[in-house]
Amino acid sequence: MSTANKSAGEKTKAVIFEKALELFRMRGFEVTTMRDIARSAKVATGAAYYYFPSKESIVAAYYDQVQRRHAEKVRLELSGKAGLRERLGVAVHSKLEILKDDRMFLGALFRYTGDPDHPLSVFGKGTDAQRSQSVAIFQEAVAGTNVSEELQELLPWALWLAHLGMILFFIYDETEGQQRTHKLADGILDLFTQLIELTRSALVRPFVQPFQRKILGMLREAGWTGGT
Amino acid sequence: MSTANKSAGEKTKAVIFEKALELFRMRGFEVTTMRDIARSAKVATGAAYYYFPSKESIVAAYYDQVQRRHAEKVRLELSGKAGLRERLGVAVHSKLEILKDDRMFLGALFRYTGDPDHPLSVFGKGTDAQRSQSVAIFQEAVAGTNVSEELQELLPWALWLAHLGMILFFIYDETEGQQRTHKLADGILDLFTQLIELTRSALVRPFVQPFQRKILGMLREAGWTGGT
DNA sequence: GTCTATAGCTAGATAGAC
DNA sequence: GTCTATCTAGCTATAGAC
Repeated sequence: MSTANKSAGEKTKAVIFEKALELFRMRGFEVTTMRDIARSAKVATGAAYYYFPSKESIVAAYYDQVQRRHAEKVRLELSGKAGLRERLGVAVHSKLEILKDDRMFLGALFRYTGDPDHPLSVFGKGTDAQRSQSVAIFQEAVAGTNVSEELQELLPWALWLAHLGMILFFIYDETEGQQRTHKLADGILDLFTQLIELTRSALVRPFVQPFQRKILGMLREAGWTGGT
Repeated sequence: MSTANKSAGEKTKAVIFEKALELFRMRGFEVTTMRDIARSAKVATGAAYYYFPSKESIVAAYYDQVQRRHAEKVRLELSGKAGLRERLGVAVHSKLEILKDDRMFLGALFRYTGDPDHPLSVFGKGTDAQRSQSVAIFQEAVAGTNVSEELQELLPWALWLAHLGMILFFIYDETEGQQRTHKLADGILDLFTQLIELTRSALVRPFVQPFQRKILGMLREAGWTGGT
C-alpha cells in the first residue's frame, strides 16, 4: 500500500483515487465532478479518465478496496472464535466499521440496482465476482460451525442479502455512530441464530422442517443455484 | 382521463407524458433523452421541463398513476374475497399485471434508493405520501381477516417491503410473462400465510410468540413507528 | 506507458424572451 | 405556456510532450 514500490502511474492513480474519496466524503458523490477530482489531484481531466473510465468506477474501485479490507479483517478477527453468533457478528460489524465514514456516497453503489444490464448493478452479471467474494466472507463465518449442509449453502447468501439491507439502513441512519444500525444488525443476527437453533430442537423440527424445504424449493424454482 | 375537459396545458402535459412512456417502453429509460421526448410530443425541450422538472419525475408521475390504478383494481377485485391468502394474492398479482409492460424502465424507480435526501428515494421523506398509499393497499388486503392487532399493524409494512423486492426480481425476470416472479410471489405469500397460521396454533405458539415480540421490539428500536 | 492541453459531443437542466 | 439560447458536466478524442 501507500507510496512504496509503485510506478509513476500507480502513484497518480492512487492520488486521484484518494482525492476523489476525500471529495465524495466532504461534499457527496453527485455534486463532485470529475473536473473537481482532477483539479484536486493536480492532473488534467483526461488523466482522471485515463485511470477511471467513469465516476462510478471510482466507487466500484472503492468497494473493491472495502472488500479486500473486509476479508482481511474478518480472517484476522475470526481466528479463535467458534460460536456461530459471534462469528456472524464479526462479519457484519467489521463491515460497518470499514464503511463508517463513507455514508455520504455509499448510496452510489445502489444506483443501478434496478438496471440488470448495467456493469455496476448490485444484482447484475457485471458484479458477479464482487458478489461471490462478499458471499465467500459469510461462508467463512458460517464454516466450521455445525449447521446442516443445506443451511451451509443457503445461509451465506441470505446473510449477504441481509447485509445489503443493513448497509442501506446504515446510509439512512443518522444516530450517533450509527448505533441504531449496529443494534438492528445484532437483532437480525440473533434472530438468524435462534431460528437455526429451532431447526435443531427435536420438538419443533417437525413444524420447521417443511418450511425449510419449502423455502429451498421456492428459491431453486426462482433460479437460485447456490453459487454458479 | 384522455382528452376531454382539459385545459391546453393539461393536454400538452398528457401528450408529453404518454410519448415519454412510449419511448421508455420502446428504447428504455437511460437512452431516451428529454429532447427525444419533446420532439416526439412536438414541443420544445423547455416545454417538457415546464411540466416535468426532471426526467425521473416522469417516472414518478407514472408511478403515481400505477398506484391509482392499483388501488382501484384491488378495491374491485377484493370485494367478496375473505381469505387472507387470496386477498394478498390479489394485491400482489394485480400490481405485477399493471407493471407488466414496463420492466424496461421500472429500474429508474430504484435509482435513488441509496440517497436519503433525494426527492425520489424509495425510502426517503420525499416519497412519504406514495409509500403510505402503497402500504394502505396492503392494509386493505389484510383488514377484515382475523389476525392479531400487532400483526394488523406490522404485516402491511412487511408486505410492502416484500412487494418492493418482488418488483426488483420482476425487473430481472426474463421468463415468459415473468411467471417466475409470479410463482415466487405465490411462494412468499404462502409462507407469510402459513407463518401466521403457526402463530395461532396453540402447540407452537409458545415457541413463536417470543420471536414475534422480539421482532416487534427490534423494529421499534430501529425507529419503526408503524406509520407516522 | 504516462500525462497535458484542448476541443468537442451529448444530454440534463435553466433563464429569459415572447 | 412555450420557445430559443445557454450552461454544466460526464465523457470522448486527439495530438503531442516526456
